[in-house]
Amino acid sequence: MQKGKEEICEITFIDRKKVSSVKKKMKPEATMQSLAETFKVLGDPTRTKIIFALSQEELCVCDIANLLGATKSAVSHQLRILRNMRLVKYRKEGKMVFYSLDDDHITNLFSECLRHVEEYD
Amino acid sequence: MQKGKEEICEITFIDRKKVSSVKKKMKPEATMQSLAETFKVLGDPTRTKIIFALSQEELCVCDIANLLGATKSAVSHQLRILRNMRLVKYRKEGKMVFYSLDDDHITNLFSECLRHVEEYD
DNA sequence: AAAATGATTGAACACTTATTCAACTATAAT
DNA sequence: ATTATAGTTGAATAAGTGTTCAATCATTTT
Repeated sequence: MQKGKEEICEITFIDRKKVSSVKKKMKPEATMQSLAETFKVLGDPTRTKIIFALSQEELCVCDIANLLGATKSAVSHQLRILRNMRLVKYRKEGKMVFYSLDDDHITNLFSECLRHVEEYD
Repeated sequence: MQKGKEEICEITFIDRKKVSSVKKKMKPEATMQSLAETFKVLGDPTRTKIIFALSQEELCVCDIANLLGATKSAVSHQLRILRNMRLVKYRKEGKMVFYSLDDDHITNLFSECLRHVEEYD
């Protein structure tokens, strides 16, 4: 077992040049976390559907719940997450609350991924 | 409480025109699931970093583990998930296994999201 | 053949998370 | 004011997930 290692793991063979080259290109930890978090928020079927629906029309919670076949509560919980991530915004009109997308980037991201998914099988 | 409802939830007020209009535009359930699943796979920091690293260079498991400061085991587990989703491919060379990206779409998706993340705060 | 090593795997564990249920708020209608 | 309803919220529960640890496989080296 050769000497000279770092980090947590018991690594014994590394292409140091390659690794340090890639290491330089790596984004900061915080950026990576944000990146992962953004994908994660989009990575739940209920939220995926909500965002797709809102990309078509401004909708109230009831409409969304009806559209997805989910309870208002479940939808509301998910909307809160999307709100916290600033992916959706809302507008109150009497008793009702209308939601719409707050971020054009997401629409692009979405259609890009949709293209990917629809292409393969 | 007015009559005429469908689905699971106790919905009493819906803009039926809007809802059915959006319903028509909705993608099939399977498509939505794939979409969500794809985002989900990208939505873990370890996998995010692996994919970013592989977008720069072909790397073996040890190199990736060293780069991320994770154990080989943890990396291997995540690589299996990425393999199953056909996001990475591998090449054996002796004892070592070299991984690389298997999908150009993901790179686009990735840089699109990165642009989004780096733009806001 | 035996030892060493890169990599994979399964089980266990701690942690996260999505939905449900019930209670609650706020607005509108009677 | 009372009732009804759109929506939110917190707690509880069940399901899912990432890492670690130990064992194992596969290939190379001695």
